[in-house]
Amino acid sequence: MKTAENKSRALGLRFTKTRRKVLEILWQSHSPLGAYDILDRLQEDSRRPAPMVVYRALDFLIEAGLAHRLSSRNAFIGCSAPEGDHEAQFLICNHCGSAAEVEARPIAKAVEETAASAGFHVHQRVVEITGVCPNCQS
Amino acid sequence: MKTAENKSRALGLRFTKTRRKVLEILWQSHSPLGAYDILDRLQEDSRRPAPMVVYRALDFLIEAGLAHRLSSRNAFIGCSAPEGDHEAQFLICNHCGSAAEVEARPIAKAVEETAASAGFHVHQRVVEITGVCPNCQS
DNA sequence: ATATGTTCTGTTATATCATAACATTTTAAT
DNA sequence: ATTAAAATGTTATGATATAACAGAACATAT
Repeated sequence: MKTAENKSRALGLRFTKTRRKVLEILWQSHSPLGAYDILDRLQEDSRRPAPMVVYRALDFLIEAGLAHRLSSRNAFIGCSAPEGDHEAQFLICNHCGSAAEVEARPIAKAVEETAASAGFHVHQRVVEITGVCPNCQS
Repeated sequence: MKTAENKSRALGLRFTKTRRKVLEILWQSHSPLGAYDILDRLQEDSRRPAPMVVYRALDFLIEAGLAHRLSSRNAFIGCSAPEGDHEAQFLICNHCGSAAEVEARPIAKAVEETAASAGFHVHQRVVEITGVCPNCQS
């Protein structure tokens, strides 16, 4: 949370109540949450906000590097290593729904080199591997 | 198209009119298409089918390795190298919207190794790099 | 302390993407 | 011809996401 406040300030933005709450919800969840799941959990505190509220908070959190979007699931997850910059990949279990954030340098490196050799200027990287996690293989 | 027929037969499935037409539409497009874009183009031939029709055709084409889904865009693209199996990655231009399918062995290898060392059993790989393509950099 | 510009929130409405469920038809193989 | 599997047609609905605009909270400069 301290990190979150610092990162917000570094962007000249505010770490407001809704944003904090959404981040808490993400961090408390063991698996990625859809935007409407987050809405459901916000509801427990106050009256159910409009979807925009959540999407705006998520935009902010992603922008600040505090959360990630899992494109292949239309879901969101709190960043597990928010300090500093990093380029994350995800291992998403089809059985238990968990998503492990990894920072695999070899993948990042291969992506950079592939893009470079194609003359492609990279903005964002989406690397999502789905399958079965170790816990679910027995 | 010959490849498409062969792959269909290999799966014990049929390469029907709708499926063929959807694949033609994908192959004719220079950039990924949303499911409803495909519907619009089908409409030109006959009366606009229900969305299910397109989603079913897409499911089939993806299953057969004739098309790919771009998760980060909710869009679909014809496979540019449908012969044989392959593990594709995509370079998606934010400026012109084009999506280049590449087969980068180093990325594939790094992904396999990362998953293996995490004890993760891989089903699917989503690697989508967004940015600016060479043509759009001038 | 107040004026000002920016950030953030609240709210309504709507756009966009995707699937459930079930009846019917086509096809291939006997 | 019979049959089982594959494929289609159709209606309805679910799930995800954004547009647009009014107003409130906040920072900071005078």
